[in-house]
Amino acid sequence: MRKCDQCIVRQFNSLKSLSKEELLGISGCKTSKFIKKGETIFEEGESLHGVYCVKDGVCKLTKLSANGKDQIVKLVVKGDLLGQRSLIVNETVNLSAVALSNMEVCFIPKDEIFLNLKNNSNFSLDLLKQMAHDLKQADNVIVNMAQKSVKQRLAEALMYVQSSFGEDKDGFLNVILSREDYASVVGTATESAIRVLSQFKKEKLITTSGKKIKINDLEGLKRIE
Amino acid sequence: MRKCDQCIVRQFNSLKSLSKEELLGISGCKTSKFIKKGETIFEEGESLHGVYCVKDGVCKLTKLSANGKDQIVKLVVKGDLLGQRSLIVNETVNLSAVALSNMEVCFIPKDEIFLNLKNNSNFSLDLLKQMAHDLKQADNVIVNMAQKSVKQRLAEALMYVQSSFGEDKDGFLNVILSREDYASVVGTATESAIRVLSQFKKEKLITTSGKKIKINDLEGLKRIE
DNA sequence: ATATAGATATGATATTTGTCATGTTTTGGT
DNA sequence: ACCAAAACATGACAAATATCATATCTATAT
Repeated sequence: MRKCDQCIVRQFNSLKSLSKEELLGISGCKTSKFIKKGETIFEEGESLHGVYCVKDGVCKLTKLSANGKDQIVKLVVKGDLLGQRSLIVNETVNLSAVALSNMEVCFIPKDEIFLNLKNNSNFSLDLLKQMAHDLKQADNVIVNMAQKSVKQRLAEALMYVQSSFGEDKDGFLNVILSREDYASVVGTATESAIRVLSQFKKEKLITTSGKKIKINDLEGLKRIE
Repeated sequence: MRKCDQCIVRQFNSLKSLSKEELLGISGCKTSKFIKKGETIFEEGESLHGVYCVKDGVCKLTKLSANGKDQIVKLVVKGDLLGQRSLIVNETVNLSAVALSNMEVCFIPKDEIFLNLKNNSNFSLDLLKQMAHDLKQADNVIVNMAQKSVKQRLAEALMYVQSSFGEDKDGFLNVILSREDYASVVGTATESAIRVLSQFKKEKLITTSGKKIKINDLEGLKRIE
């Protein structure tokens, strides 16, 4: 089992504020877990007994709406923490987490987190900052959902995936989402998402190869009205 | 100038975790401010040098979208803190705050907040909890925006106003929003909001008197598809 | 008390988006 | 390599929502 203080991933989340000793405490009680693409890490309504630190891979956070459709609220990158929100307010989890690729995560038990929260004010300030950042993002998503067209939202979703996860050597987006997933990010019907992507293809804004998507004309996507 | 430790409003926000001494510190440096209905407390992009504690009145938090329309992201009640998010991440403010009624607010300077954040872990844990709660709400709003119809969202907006702000002796909602404001909460055109409200009236779900709205059939509103 | 700007209301119509049907392509398991 | 089972694609149509035009109401300042 690798030690947390040697883990690069830690740089990207609030755990970076912990001291060497505190990290040793976490190393001692964390458990590593491999999750296959498509598997569920936790489900809406479950109670969590700790947080997950994403060491590798990508997952989606979704919520089931009353109409029976899943909405993707956020995509989670390598280095992010999962479940911190519900842990802090001591509630069942509000969103489900489903792996979009094979993942490796570390589970850190609740008590260990709260211990550090009490004793290390830098850690809690950092968590606070992370949460504040997430809240800002969420507010911005609300505005986009409410005010922008499906076409605009889908263009932004593509750009978001590009900037968050990058592209491979051939220029295709590193994270592969199904059309249904794109629809679920944008909040539209799968057929509508497919249609818009087809239109983007016709307009040479993107190229596709199977499920893979390449952005050809970033500026064109930005101009979408 | 009233002392903070005698202020009832404090019970409703994170300031409740502060000690008597810490509250005295705040009393010493806070400034009271009266804001008239329609006035702006702060505007998107401004940098804040403290937080506002809402002692009385109601305001809306809005963000201007690229299409030129304002989106109401949140309504703020008596007892809420304003500007805590931007203060913590040290960014310019992401949303504008505009009074929907005459208001009384207390301004607490940044340094005072950070002092308490450093020294009182209960206070920072409490802020963290508040932020976590706001984030959950925001995520839920995203799902509603993406998955529900204008009719459903407007019905929910009415119920939200009722539960957050209550009703007067005649049963009318205590907070009076214009049709344009309702449209801006729901993320639709003003005419659409008006039409849906008219339909609710025809279906006897609500009654209106000028700008005032009374909910007649809460169950009926819940059933809207 | 009255004028008037702003808010509310409603019709007609255009546009966007959803739904259902159906065919084609891709993917993953043997 | 082959065969389901998904996923993708597209047409036809329906429903929801936006836009534009215009009329009526209402709150507020003089």
